[in-house]
Amino acid sequence: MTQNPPKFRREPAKQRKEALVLATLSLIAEQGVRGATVREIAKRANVTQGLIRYHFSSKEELISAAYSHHMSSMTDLTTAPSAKDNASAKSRLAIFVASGLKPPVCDPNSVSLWASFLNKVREDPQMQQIHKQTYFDFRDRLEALISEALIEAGVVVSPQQLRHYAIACNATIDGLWMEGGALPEAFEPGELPEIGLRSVGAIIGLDLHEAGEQP
Amino acid sequence: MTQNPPKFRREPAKQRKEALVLATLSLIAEQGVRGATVREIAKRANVTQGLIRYHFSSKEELISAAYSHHMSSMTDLTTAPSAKDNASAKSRLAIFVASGLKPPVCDPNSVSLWASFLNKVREDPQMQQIHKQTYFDFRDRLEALISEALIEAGVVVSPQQLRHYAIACNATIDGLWMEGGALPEAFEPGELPEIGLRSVGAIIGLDLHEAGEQP
DNA sequence: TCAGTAATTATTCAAGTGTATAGTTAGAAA
DNA sequence: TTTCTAACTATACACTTGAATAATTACTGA
Repeated sequence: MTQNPPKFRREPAKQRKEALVLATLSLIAEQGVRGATVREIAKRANVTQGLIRYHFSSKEELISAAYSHHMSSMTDLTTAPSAKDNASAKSRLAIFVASGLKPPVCDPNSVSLWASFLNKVREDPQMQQIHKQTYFDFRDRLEALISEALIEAGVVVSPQQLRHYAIACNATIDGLWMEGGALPEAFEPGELPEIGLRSVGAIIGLDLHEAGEQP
Repeated sequence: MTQNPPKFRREPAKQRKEALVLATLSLIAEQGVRGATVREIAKRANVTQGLIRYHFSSKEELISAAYSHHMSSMTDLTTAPSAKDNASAKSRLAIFVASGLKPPVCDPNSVSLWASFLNKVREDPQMQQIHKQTYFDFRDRLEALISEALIEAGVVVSPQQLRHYAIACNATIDGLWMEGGALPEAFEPGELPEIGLRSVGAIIGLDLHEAGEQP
């Protein structure tokens, strides 16, 4: 008696959901939101279309999950390299800034993904929530690094001032990141991290340029 | 013999095209790209759907025209207030920066419109062309103002340095603009122009703060 | 080994989309 | 007035989309 091979494989919900999220992300990155249809996502995940509705109550929910995943991943990729405890605060800040302005964080695919999602933020409250949360999460980490670097340098600033620094530096990084991703050929390699270090340094009054050139 | 009233009015192509573009923009601003269907646009412009295809060879072409219109409009709104010839270069730069960071330029609708379009930039070469053109147009104007302000202050910088300044200041303005539009409740009124002036000033080494408080 | 159930497939539906095309009409020109 | 054409309407087509539903199947655990 030959038992015919299984027609599909059952996966735990958590794993399958993540697989679907990853398929969604790669699809959006390649073809934009427009290309990320339920059918196409299912095909890429080697699954039939009905399964998506089984795991996510609607397509919007899947998109939200993908958005959340992508933003966390970018924040992590920017934060991780600066988490070496032995380095000075200034050097950690410099690494943070530079990491956000070179691949894989600063990259056409990433920016394109982000732009695709930004669209839906206005329509969908859940997306708005994720947007707000990831924005403040990123900015708070940056503010903490700035604060440590200033203390280390013996500079005293008011909380208000610190907040303004964080907003400004965040904007500068975001702006450079976005432009680097949306118009890659307009900048030479290494140019954006360099500009980022100089600008953030100028804004908060510290020279980050020396500290930022890490392998 | 009563002659029944005309069923529609003929407009010159140019006017009708602009009306369609404006209908498209208001629709996208309200409901996002997804809501801007051919039928809905036609309805808003008090026209039947077929007319769109008559004036624009495809929907994409209409979208491109709307994108171009919106970006030019934003650049103009940022540039115009700084064009008073009698003011000093520094003051004109300050006004430029501040104008871009308050309404109507810095505004949820504007940002949302921009984000909607950014999506299509990657897919459509024509959109990419418009993106590139409007980006450089804005940045070049900013670079010119920076250059004049530095010369006025007796500061000499290399072309390379000037280019870096323009990229950095542009990124800072864009970043603040975007965040102010995407998360309006996160900033107090007047906070963004103030942060913008301080940051741009810090980056290029001039004190713009004094010069930027215009009515 | 044999339910039981959660994961998965298979199929259908109703609504909406951009596009095409043929016919109609306003309004200038002769 | 009549003619002519660019602007406009009306209608239908071909296709895609997200969602719903019912039927199957892989795996767990008793």
